[in-house]
Amino acid sequence: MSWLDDLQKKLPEAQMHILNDAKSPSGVPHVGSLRGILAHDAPYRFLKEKGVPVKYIYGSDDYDPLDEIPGGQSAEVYEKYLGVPLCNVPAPPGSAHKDIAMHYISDFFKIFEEIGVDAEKYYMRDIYRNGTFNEAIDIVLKNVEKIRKIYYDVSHSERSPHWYPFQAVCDKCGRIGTTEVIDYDGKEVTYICKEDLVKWAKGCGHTGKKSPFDGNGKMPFKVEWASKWKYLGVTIEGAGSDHNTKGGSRDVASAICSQVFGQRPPTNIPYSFFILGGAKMSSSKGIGASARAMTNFLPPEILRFLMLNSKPKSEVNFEPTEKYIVKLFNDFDKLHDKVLNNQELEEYEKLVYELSQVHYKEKYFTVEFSLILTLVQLPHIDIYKEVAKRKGSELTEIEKENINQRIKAAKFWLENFATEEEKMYLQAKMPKDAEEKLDNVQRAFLHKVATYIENINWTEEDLQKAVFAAVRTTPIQQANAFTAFYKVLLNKDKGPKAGNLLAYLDKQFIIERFTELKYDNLKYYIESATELAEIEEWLNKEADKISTISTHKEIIENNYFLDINVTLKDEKSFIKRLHINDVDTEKTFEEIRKKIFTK
RNA sequence: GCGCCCGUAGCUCAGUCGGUAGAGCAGCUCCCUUUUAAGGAGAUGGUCGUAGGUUCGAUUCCUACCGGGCGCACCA
Repeated sequence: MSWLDDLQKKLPEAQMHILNDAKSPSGVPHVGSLRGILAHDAPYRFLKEKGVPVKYIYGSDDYDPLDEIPGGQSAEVYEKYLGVPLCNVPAPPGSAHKDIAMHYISDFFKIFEEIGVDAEKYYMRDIYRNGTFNEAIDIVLKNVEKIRKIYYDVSHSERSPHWYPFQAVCDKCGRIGTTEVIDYDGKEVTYICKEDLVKWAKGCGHTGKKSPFDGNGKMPFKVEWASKWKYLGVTIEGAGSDHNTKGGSRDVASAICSQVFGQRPPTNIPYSFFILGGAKMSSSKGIGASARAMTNFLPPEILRFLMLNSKPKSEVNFEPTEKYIVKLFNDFDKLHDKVLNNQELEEYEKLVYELSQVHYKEKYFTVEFSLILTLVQLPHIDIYKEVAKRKGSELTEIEKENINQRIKAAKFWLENFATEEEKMYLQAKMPKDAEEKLDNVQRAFLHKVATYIENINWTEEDLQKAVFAAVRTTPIQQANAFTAFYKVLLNKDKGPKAGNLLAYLDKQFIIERFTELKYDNLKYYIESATELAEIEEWLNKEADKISTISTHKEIIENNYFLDINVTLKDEKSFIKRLHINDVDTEKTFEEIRKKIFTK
């Protein structure tokens, strides 16, 4: 059982269900609008899948007045348009569109295509102008007392005694936000374009009389909302928590819908906001929180997954941290991999996965986002080749496209959200952390790598081999060796494949960096020595594979060490080290040698 | 003031119509090694915010309270 099943149960009988959502195109749409789009798209797809006749319509509320200077636009240019219907406000210079409403909404509608939302678009300017709302306007004007009472009863908001639920477009100045209707004779309204009706716009003072129909004006938001439900036949419409509060606009519209139009209000889908790093993303705060920025960042199926993986009523608390983003991709990939491997999905997993899909119908291989994030930061790396290697075969076009999207996401994240610490930087100087934390064995290991790579071909493969050879011939734990390796180069404990990393760096630089940290030779020998028993155990285990064994005696400041050099049949060499404290050292050496060679 | 959401393992969270709790990451123990932003195996870890109530049985339903987040109360 999902929230969608619950929703379906609540639906009234209808020949065709119509889902509606709308946006006022008064600025760059903020990312939160995507939640609304998908909160409607989910039931749309769900019902369609179940064979229920259903349509999803999405409106541009472009007959709303401009009520603030759009973010990023010049106040000088737009101040005089405050109060004017958005569809009559000119677009910013350079725009491909005539009016500002189209300017903003057209890119927003493009996003619909990108994230696979199949909604039928409509524009309020058309709805008003073509007379769809004429009947509603007449009813509303005649029921002014009833509506006034609803406003008061539901939201405790008192309208002036002259108030009518309608705003005419002023014949003189073209504003709609500043006019107050004072009379309706059944055919025409009398209005005054007031200077002080609202704080954000100034009317021209004109008094006029005109028909309220065919685009001559609009109903206020809450009344208009109810009219949409009635005259566009809306049966399902959600709303964000800003409208959904008790006594809020949704309640007012519902009351008008049922009491004035005699129609059951649509089934609600209450949804919460999409929050960025703990703060509501607002359109006025600019591009950073825009829907466009988010779609430029996340691949469409990830974005859908992000919005649909939780119930609509719970907030999505998006954080652009590495941990959060990587987990987001991984959570999606987990479902994706289950499908790829023909594993059974839980019912809700299946639902979420299907709702997240955009257009891929066939199976495709994908790689962890964290790997892409690493590879993107290494120049000269053929990411497609690396992915193909992991897949084990050539990449399909879909897979290449998928990787492209992930590369784009990784780059976007690195540019916009990554902290300096999260970025992988080649350290210009020896990191302090390396100086403080690396022990003598680790330092000695780095020196050894330096000698090993001095005279080899500077290729990924040879470098990789050389690093591992150095690991084996230093009595060191492999994990410690690699920690040292990444620490001096990147100031991190882990990193990309050693050979890859070295291959694109300068040899001289590497050698200097690896030999920069000095170490105490005696301490190195002492710290890297192991117990005889341990060595014996190891030799026993590898006995079948051993090709040759030799030993080397080392005396440092009266400390005796025995290096046991073992070469396996596959030509890998290992060095194990023994620290000998016995009184009769020479004798002990001989005994141990005998012991070892007899194996 | 009113409304909604959340409070579950160290961290981030699942737990979708009641049957004494799960995942990922981190930590721990081992294994693997020219696959180190890797893989594999295992153990550990929670009086499910608090207090009541309904029930044979509550993380789940109800009530109150505490703590956190968001929204509304003018306009959309």
